[in-house]
Amino acid sequence: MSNPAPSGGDLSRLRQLNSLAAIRVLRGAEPLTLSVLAERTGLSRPSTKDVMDELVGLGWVEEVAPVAGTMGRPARRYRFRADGGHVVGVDIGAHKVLAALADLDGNILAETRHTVDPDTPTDARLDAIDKAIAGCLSLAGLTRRDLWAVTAGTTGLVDPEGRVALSTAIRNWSGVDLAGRLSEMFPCTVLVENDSKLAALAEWQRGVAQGAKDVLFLHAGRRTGAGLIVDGKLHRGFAGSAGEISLLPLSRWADGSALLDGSPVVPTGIPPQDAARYVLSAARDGDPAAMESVERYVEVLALGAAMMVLTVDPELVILGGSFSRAADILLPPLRRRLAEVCMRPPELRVSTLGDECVVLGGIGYAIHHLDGRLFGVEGGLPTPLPQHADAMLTSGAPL
Amino acid sequence: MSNPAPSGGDLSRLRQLNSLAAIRVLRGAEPLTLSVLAERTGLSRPSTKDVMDELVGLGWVEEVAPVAGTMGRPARRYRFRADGGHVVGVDIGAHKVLAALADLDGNILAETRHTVDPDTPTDARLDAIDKAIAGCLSLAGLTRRDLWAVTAGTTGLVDPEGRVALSTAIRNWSGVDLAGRLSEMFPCTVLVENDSKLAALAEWQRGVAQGAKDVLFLHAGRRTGAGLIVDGKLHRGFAGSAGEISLLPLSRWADGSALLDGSPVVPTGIPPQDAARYVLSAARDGDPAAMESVERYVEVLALGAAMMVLTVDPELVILGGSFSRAADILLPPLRRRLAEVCMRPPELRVSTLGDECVVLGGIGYAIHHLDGRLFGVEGGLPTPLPQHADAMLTSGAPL
DNA sequence: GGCATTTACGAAGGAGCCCATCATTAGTAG
DNA sequence: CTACTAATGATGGGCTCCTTCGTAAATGCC
Repeated sequence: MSNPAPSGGDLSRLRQLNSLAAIRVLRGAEPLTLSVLAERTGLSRPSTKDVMDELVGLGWVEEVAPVAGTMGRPARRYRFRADGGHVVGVDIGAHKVLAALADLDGNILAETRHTVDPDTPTDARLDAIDKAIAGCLSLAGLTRRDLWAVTAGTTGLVDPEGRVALSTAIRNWSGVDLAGRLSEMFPCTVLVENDSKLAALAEWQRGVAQGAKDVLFLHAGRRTGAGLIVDGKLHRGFAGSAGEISLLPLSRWADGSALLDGSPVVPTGIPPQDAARYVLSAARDGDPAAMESVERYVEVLALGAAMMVLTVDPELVILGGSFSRAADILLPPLRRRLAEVCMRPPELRVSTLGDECVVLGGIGYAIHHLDGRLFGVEGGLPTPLPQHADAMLTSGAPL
Repeated sequence: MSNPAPSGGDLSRLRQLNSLAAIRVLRGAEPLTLSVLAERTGLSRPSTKDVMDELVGLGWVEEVAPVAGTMGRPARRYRFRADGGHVVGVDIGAHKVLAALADLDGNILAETRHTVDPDTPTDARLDAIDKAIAGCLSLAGLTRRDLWAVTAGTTGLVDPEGRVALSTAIRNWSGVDLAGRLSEMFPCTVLVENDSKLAALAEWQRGVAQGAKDVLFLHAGRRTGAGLIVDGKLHRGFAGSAGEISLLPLSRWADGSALLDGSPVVPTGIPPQDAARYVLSAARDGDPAAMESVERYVEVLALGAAMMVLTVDPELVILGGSFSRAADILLPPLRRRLAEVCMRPPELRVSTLGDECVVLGGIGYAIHHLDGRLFGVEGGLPTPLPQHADAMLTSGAPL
């Protein structure tokens, strides 16, 4: 069925495999001793030492001072050099541009936010992106030559080439070759993805969906969207439009949030971005008309969710987006409606990552992409490792 | 994101990898010479020879007579011993039980069909399954000890433990522990899966969906169902109910076919199993009322398909099931309706495997499952190979 | 039939990677 | 200062792979 294709090969391939296994053990963990490392990789101690020597030489790993106070001879300790490279995640929304810079372990080092509005012209928006990332870099004392990858998450449909195929939330955004424009700005790998998909990824990598095989992420906010993790992988779909239920008029997802912020309960004078919050709050306080609006909104949300849940049968559904702060009143009816149509309804959880979700997902996506080149078994033998390592050691600028 | 986990290890692991690579090259192909084998596996000739010696010793591969008439010294030729083991696929429908026996390459060696009806009691139905498989075995001159795996495909929802969670088409079928009952009958691996899922798998493995990454298979027949291939793998879902759109009343899939065989066009006296065919045929001849019925049916089919297509965004949709014989009149309106809601509509193709679809999928599923144990990188080092090989060599009966 | 050509086989030598073992070293505890 | 502990570093051996070379078994031409 799938093609695992370890494909065998050379002796050096074995070493490569073992090096990668070591990196994988080391990454994201505190510094480890050779003994522990040997145990976790399954290698013998001498071999582990060989591997570490090599990785230290390549710059992937560094030795740290041994810890004192233990019995016996102090053990060497090694750590993954997460600071060997950096990635950026950008969330391009209708009203804001949020950028975050992280090291190769995904630790956030800097974050900046710029305000825009839906009518901001494309060039100005791209400029805001540039400024946001530049801000992160200067906060962290880095230059754009230190970047290994940039992931942009944006509202709207993103095609496989990284162009915005369709965006209703941002004016004139449809058709922008975002990957192309960003590539001109940054001399590194540029990835573009739909924001809900990145949010799903973030929840899966470091949020409430960790460890789940299949996950549906619902973005409930001024837009309604979804992202899917299938079999432990972000599912994009052939045209990158997986989860774009809103294209089906029957789903009423396209203007689903209007049921909230267009509710008759909203008094005049409330700014549109606060309307939904007002209704949700009123519903919580027992206002019957507000409850009615919420009910209708959840019905729409649940219908689309049900379509996707029945299609994919995930074990977990995550409610995210700005409305998820009102999960206490959204979750019960949503759960009820899903239970009506599912043989075994998926567990329902609320996103905890807040509005950093998308940038976190972008960072994770970028790192995963780099990993793919590292851990990739694709070519069989050719070692992707020296590419990075070379760049890291010689110029300091990768790729 | 995913966890490829080759996890490195021993030298023997490398040999194992290379052995598996060799098997993979050999399997399903005509006998190959060492030179070709060496080229395709990427190994040197001497190493390839070593690997082949080992595999011949284990019984996975055998040498065949060299081919004459070529220049130079005749080269040894090796072939995968597909006859080293056998698997069975069974299609358990409401009206029939169809079984097929195949070798490890998936070549069909025998096939038998038994007629049942929806009211056949469970024990009698299981007996029909037993007889169908026994028939295949005796046709091929084998015993059930020669079977390595049996896959049963059945209408209805199949839970992860191989029980029938829900079946509307077969009386008293819900709740039957099919995997358990079959395990009592056959001393080998028993797998149970929904029939539409297996059909999807078959189309992907050897039908019109080969090579596609994501595929939606539509079963259009007396029941309406679906199967999904996601990222080159059969997607089951957490409870095994992926694609069970019919649980959503709005989809109207549960009684979708009634729009055809319950059409007012059908004259009295036509047996129910021929009614749909009559309507489709009448529609082809231009009968306006029949065309109207077909139109309504396609509308329902398309709605469910659209839900799943928008969720998964597959590159390919396959129309299968008995109604697919009338693809000429079903496909155009289906295509039109999908095009209305998709940014980039998936390609639409008609199944070519006919009613053997499910057994073929079952056979493929069984072989894949065995492969998983063979090629599986799961444990890291422990070699699954000797298990089979031992059994093969000593008793002739595996597992 | 004999000889050149072609193609594959098999053996030998060498390199890389991993492992087990053991003496040695650098700490802590008393 | 000595005993104990735990990790280090070096040695030797085994396995798998590779390259190279002489040999073997066919065909095709004379």
